[in-house]
Amino acid sequence: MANQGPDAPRQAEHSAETGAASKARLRLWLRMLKSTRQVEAALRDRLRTEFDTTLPRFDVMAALDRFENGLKMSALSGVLRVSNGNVTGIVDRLAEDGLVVRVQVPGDRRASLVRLTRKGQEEFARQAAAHEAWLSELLSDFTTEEALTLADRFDALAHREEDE
Amino acid sequence: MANQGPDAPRQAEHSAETGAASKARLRLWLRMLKSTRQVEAALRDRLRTEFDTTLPRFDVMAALDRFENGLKMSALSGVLRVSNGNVTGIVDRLAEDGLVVRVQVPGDRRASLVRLTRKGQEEFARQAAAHEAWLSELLSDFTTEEALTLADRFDALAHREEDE
DNA sequence: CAAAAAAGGTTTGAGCTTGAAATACTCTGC
DNA sequence: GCAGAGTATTTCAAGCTCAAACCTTTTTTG
Repeated sequence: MANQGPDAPRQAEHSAETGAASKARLRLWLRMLKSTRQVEAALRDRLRTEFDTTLPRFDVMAALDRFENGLKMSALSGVLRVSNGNVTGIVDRLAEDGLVVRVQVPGDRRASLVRLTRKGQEEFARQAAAHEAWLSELLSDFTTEEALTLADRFDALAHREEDE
Repeated sequence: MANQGPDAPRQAEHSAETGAASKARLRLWLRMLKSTRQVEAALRDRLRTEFDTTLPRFDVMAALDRFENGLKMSALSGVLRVSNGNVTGIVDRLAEDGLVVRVQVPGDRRASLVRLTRKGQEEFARQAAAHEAWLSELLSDFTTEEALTLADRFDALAHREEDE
């Protein structure tokens, strides 16, 4: 893609608006996306072959593992930042496999709490350990310090977008 | 590679078997993923509301825009790094809308080249301009220099994974 | 040359994802 | 009480995604 114009962005350097900055950010975005997708693909593949599960299922279980008291469906979709209806199906399938349960909330017949079962906890523990190891391998280009620095950098970005 | 040994590294403060490094990388991964998804969600939303299209459609058109002579289906899925069958459906829908065409390859009755139509080119040009502007806005936390530095950093990562 | 292997694509089945509409329940104010 | 507003969740249609199975057409090879 890059340099199609023979001498496109010459001229004075008051580029500012559609200029160099936006090209640089576009470039960054494309790399980020590529890297993220590669890591995601690797994780998905290993989850599938070694645990016969999927990334979304893992994500849901990870969220539930952090909240031992369970999460309401809406809270779950909020934490994962996916749509409401989405979570319904994933939880359905996890429940079929006996990894999570829906517990009725006493005072409110609309809501239910989703919680990991014992089996779910044990299964997730195994998956999470493997997941962390895979990731460390996949991101081994980054030293501990660099990883932490970058993590904070992205954190700022994430927070900025968060409240919309 | 990984220092898994029961007593491989330790000593000088980094006892790090499954330790600090992998936690840091896990943290980085979670932030990357969150940021990437937020940007993706924003882009998807705007593509939908302003151009009535989707990110995968945009990606396909972007790939075709870079190769004016067209791409074979297999090359297209290679460039985009998605599965074969996936591209079939997206191209089908783009073709229905008159944005791309499938052209028979002379010497080979199996293959066809996919190409942007005139209309597709024009439509993509509008979308790409908007896309670049949105991105610059979404990533405005990063200066030009920082963006380029990070892009290179991720590039290394991407290339490392590439050949598997 | 014919059988086997490989290459290019599509189809299929299962699951993920979204946004919108539908359902069901709770709460507020009158 | 009860109408309406608001909350919690599910259902639905359309589209994306993958892996695996499946055609068809080339290419290889015995």
